[in-house]
Amino acid sequence: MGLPKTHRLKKRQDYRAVYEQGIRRYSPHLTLITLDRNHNQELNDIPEIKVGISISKKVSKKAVIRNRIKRQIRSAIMVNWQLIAPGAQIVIVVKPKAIKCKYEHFLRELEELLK
RNA sequence: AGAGUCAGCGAGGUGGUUGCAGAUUUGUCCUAGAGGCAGAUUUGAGGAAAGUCCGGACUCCCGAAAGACCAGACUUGCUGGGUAAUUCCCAGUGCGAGCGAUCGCGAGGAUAGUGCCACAGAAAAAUACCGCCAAUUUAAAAGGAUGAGGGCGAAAGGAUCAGGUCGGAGGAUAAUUAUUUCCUCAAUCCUUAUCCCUCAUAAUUCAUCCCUUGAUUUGGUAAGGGUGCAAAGGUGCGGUAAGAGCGCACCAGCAGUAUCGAGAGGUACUGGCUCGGUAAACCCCGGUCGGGAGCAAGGUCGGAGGAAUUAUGGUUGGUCUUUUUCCGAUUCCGAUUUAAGGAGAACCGCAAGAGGUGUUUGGCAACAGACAUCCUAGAUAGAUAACUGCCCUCAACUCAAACUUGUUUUGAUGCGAGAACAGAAUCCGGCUUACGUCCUAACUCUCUCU
Repeated sequence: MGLPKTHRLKKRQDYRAVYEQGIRRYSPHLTLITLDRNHNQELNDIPEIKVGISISKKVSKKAVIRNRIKRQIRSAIMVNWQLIAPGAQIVIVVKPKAIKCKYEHFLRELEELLK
């Protein structure tokens, strides 16, 4: 299950904003950073949920493995989509230990983090 | 049949559902856009996409006006060919490895010159330390050589071997001595062409032949001397006082001539005999060369800020001159224009190319030409995945059988597995490295049969 482009965090500024102002929550293999934006009720302007995944070369030097972990996390997010607050901007940082994790691990940890 | 060598192809196939990205297209929405939403069709990783080690295309900047010479830089360096180009490829040469198919090689010059060669060794590019030989002087008398026999408590070589205590021999130290402390040596067997068998020893000899031996000085010699990467061609025979390419044969090397070849080189003959290594030391010869940065190149659009204009833009904008108004000046906001350009990684560059496939011509080949045909990823926090039907395969797993009881062979089936290395980032050509398995073609060696 993939994540459409409109729900992806793309720009460098957005990442910086989330890193500087977001709330951090930790699990053994992941770090979740959330930023709730104040949306204007009068204009009825609810921004999209945006999710970004950060995985460094420290996790693995091989691009195949990094891409696979990204896909698994994206899929896990789509499963837990209802738990995310509307308009939130989320960055998920993958820790180096996560190289041994399977899909079920990510699913469980994300469920815990998003509660 | 077995064991190998080498080249090439592929990286399970074909459908379905869901999802992601691109392209085309339809509908719809509005804020009318590089727009959102929904649908349809279609496309979507590799042989190495990797390492970024080379070579180019392409783009911009600097320089120059394209030629010659000098200087400089680089090192691509056996020959010939191929290519856009190369450190690549093909065909050969030489050397090395292999019975062979075949494989490997940074492969110009050390006889252009300069330098360096640690340690060891007598000596590191011509030196005479030892040795050998001749002669001179002097001293000594009985030795030397060969053969037979003997010795293995000495010496050399080899093999094997655990430690402690007492005692022994030699040495050192302190000390008047007694004695103290420390170190070394002595194990067994075998072999010997060396050594030893007159010196009183382990061995307690014999035969034949010769005339010498020590020292000093002078000269000859490059055969021998444990070293070293390397000792001034190698082996053998002759020769000599002793020696020496001094002479001869074969081999290695060098030079010349002839001949074959396009060339690297090959072959034959002749000659004087003959000169280590290092060029990834400087260097010589040959070859190549505008320099630099790299798609985050570069271009387009261009926000903010800047400049200029605005008699009639401002329901009376603010401030100043003026009692107030008008008028004027200045400033702010807005509008218009504009040079430059840095935000926005927006758009282009960016997917038709030194392209692929097939046939054919030339060429041993790399490759080149002609004709036909095909269009085949384009993301940018970066798309390829998940599940599943059928077919195919069976390395591992499971099950069964066989005897040669094994990491064996054969077979079967599947609620099993389909894997290894690994993910495009401007694009090509190479190289290198990683990689489970399968298939095809050619060739070599060994064995068996005809």
